[in-house]
Amino acid sequence: MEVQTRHSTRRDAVLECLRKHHDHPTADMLYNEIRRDYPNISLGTVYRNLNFFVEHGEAVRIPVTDGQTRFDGNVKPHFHFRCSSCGALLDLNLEDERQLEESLDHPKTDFKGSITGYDLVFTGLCKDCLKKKKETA
Amino acid sequence: MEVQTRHSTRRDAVLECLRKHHDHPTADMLYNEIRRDYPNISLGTVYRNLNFFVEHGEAVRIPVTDGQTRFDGNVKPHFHFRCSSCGALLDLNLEDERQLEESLDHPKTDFKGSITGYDLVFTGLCKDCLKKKKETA
DNA sequence: ATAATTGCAAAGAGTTTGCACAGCA
DNA sequence: TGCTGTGCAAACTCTTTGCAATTAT
Repeated sequence: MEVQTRHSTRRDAVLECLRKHHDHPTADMLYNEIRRDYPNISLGTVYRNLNFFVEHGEAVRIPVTDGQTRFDGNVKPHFHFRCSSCGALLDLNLEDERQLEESLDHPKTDFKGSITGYDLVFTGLCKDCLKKKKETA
Repeated sequence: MEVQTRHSTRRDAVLECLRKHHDHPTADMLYNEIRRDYPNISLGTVYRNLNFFVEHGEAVRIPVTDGQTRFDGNVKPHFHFRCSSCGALLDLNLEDERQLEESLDHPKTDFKGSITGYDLVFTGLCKDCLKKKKETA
């Protein structure tokens, strides 16, 4: 009862575009960019394919409390930072990644369910917004 | 230029109801409960007051990738768990909280902006959903 | 009296979906 | 030919907002 998936230029374009960008684009950002190559692609198709990729483990949703859902084509574990001023969503390299990953992957707890993952986004001001803030202070 | 805030029974009701619950309710959950005491309160008022509390540091939004925004009246740092099956959002007690908090509060990085906080939600199956899964396996 | 707060309903933003058609296997 | 994927637009969900009425100070 497997559902067959079939080759499609639109789906390829969405995944390629998602992987090309490291700014964790929204569906709308991808739509506007892909439209340059496929002028009649629809926003619905972009959403459908993004959801397809998330279901098939080829992309992840990054949770944010406001605005549109951000997608990431890099499914390897890594950390994110979100600027609370401009909304930019960036990859964040930590020096003690191994240790933090260990703590997050295997949290010590008496919780009776099963913990299989986590969503983590650091917040603050990005370089540019921090600079602007200092200038106006 | 300070904006005065004025006492209001509706606002009190929203905050009281939010604090009473430890299940990180949505605006709608609160609305339906508060309506029992104030039948003509509107959903807009609930949203307005929740936003007011978030702005004034009396509540926080918990980021989730799907469904409605969850609110928490407990603004002291603590950890959350979300069941990917039933959507329940629970407080999570960890045994090594101090150490993890330290790593998260002061991440070692060469990032040029300023990191001031983080959003973290552990995911997996809650006790009940884990049980159900085992039974049907 | 003055301005903050509310109820109501409409508007807005983001995302999903039904349907007929296109296109891969 | 089958059935998957798409474009389009409408529907849907969640949240915000304009406005006139209400209410606290």
